[in-house]
Amino acid sequence: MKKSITLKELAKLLKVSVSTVSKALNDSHEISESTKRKVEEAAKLHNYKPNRAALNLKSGKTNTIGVVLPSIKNFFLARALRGIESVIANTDYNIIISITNESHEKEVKSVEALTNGMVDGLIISVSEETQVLQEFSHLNEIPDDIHVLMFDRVENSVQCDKVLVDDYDAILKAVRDLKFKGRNKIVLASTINKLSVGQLRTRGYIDGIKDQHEPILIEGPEDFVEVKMNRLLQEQEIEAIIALDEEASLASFRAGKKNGVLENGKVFLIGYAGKTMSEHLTPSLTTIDQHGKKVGRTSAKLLLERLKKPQRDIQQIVVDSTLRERDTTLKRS
Amino acid sequence: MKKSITLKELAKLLKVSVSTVSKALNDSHEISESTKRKVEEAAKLHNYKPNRAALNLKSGKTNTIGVVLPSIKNFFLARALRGIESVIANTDYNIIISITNESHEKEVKSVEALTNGMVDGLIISVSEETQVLQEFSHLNEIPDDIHVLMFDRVENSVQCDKVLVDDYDAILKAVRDLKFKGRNKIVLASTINKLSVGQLRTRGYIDGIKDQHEPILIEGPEDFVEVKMNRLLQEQEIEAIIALDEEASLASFRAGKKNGVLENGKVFLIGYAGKTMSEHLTPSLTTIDQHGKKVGRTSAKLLLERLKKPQRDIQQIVVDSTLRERDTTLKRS
DNA sequence: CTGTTAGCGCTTTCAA
DNA sequence: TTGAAAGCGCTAACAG
Repeated sequence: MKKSITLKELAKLLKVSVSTVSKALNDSHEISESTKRKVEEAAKLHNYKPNRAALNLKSGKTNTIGVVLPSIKNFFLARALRGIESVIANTDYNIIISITNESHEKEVKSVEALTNGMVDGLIISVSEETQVLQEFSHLNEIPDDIHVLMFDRVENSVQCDKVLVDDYDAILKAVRDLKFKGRNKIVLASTINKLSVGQLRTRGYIDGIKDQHEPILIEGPEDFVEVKMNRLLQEQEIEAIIALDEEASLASFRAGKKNGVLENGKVFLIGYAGKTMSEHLTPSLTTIDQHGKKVGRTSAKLLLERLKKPQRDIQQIVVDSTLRERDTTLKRS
Repeated sequence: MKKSITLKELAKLLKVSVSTVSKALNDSHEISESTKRKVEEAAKLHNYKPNRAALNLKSGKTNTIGVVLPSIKNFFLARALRGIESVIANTDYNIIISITNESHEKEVKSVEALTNGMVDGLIISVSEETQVLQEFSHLNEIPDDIHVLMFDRVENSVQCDKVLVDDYDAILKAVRDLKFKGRNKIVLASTINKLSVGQLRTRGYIDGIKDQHEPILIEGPEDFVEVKMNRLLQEQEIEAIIALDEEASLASFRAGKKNGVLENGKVFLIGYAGKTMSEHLTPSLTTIDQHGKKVGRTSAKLLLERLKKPQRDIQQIVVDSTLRERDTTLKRS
């Protein structure tokens, strides 16, 4: 690995002034072709790379967008990240990612680190802990000139652009779909009952089911959901399960298989999970596809637009999810 | 969101000099307690946050470690990332992540962006394209004072610390294990034949199998592996499959199920896949666990040590993988 | 066409 | 105990 070299050193080597070198490298019209060539050669030879910190300090811009995510195990967030990247890749912005692992403290640290001159804009989906604590001051303290966009797990009290998923409607539609298929006794499983999105989905279920029966909710950690679901399937004549996240989906799936009610279509199951996982389960899992990539792309585009036009009105975009029918909602003989 | 404020402005407000404010905020002994208090109050009130770019420029350090990964869909890399984070989280370093999506161009861009004054150190696993092109100049051009650590997909010609997985040995052991179980005719499936790690694993297979029969290799994209494997299972009496990556594992799994040879144990299958996926397949998949998290932790620790002692000799650490026996290597009636 | 200079926000001698 | 000034690497008026 070579040694890094500064403009000043380069200038000394070439026996010209720093500004000449700077201008030459920036292809300024006020520099002769011959010096430009000389400077460029020397720069290449010595592997000159402008110092980012200096550039940032000078310009007040960083040309970097920060992305703060609670997790990348979550397939939806992973896809959203790809969507964001695919858009940013076509710009001259860099992207830096920070994962909070659902920790509020890590989120605060990340946001502070990023917004103190590391990024021009921030795309964030908050951590579970942040939503539980309802503690958003770290977002409200972000300086004006750094633009923030929240997606998926958003918070109304924070004034910024937002990209959401139609959580309430998606589950409402799922319930209706099940009812249409003659499944009236439906149980809900969730490990994300502390998340805004989980609560919206649950509300969709409650509203959708209210004409049939009292809501049957199994909410808690994955193990808990599995145990409870197992018991429920033994004790009651459940006709369908809606699971609100991958963990609840898999827990429900295991419980269903254990009771042999999934293979024969006695109990239908609609869950949330990635494509690969859903298709490799036996029977394959019907899911609600939230179009993570589209959510990511939309978020990135929206932030980019705001970066261009800081004065624009705050926007909010909802991305619709769609039902992907697979074997767990298929009537068998 | 508030307005950001600089040291200078704060000084003006307090009618003291910039240096006094700076010292007070850094808790210097040469400032009186009373001014310290006043300054700190004002700083809090106006939500003062030191400008990172200025700090970096001044100190020549960034307190940030860059992590460049080819993908996060890959469960091993995702786990490695968590390992890295878990170590860095306990230091005062920040971490910024860049995903290259297996593209050489993106990798070059990322590395350049990061190493031009954004980070003090870099942890990288190179992209597939980079390994195919054998193009590593972007790594060799990184300035001396930025320390690099390669993990998993490493390149000998780059002088830096390295953390590897025992790819060759792991497969060699897997072959032996299968032979011990009486499975002699073994086929190898891989979608990563262009990666160094894939080639090492393949060599382990070839060396392990050489006393039994000519190697039977199915190498190519996921679809191709599935089709070929399907045909092979119909035409020959295969006793076991070793799949070198998640895609090949799933393709082999599908082909095996289609031929009904996995459920009855007629064909054994050892693959690479995450825990959740492996356990939810039916039958569940025996895998080689590469201990991604440990790889990540080891990498981060090693880099941190080098950051402390830049002069230390270059190190190379190998993390052993272990076989996780599940149903696809279980003898049935 | 080239050079001098000031300044981005901050820390840190050195002087007062 | 406080302040003035230099300088980190770079750009961009402004002079020459």
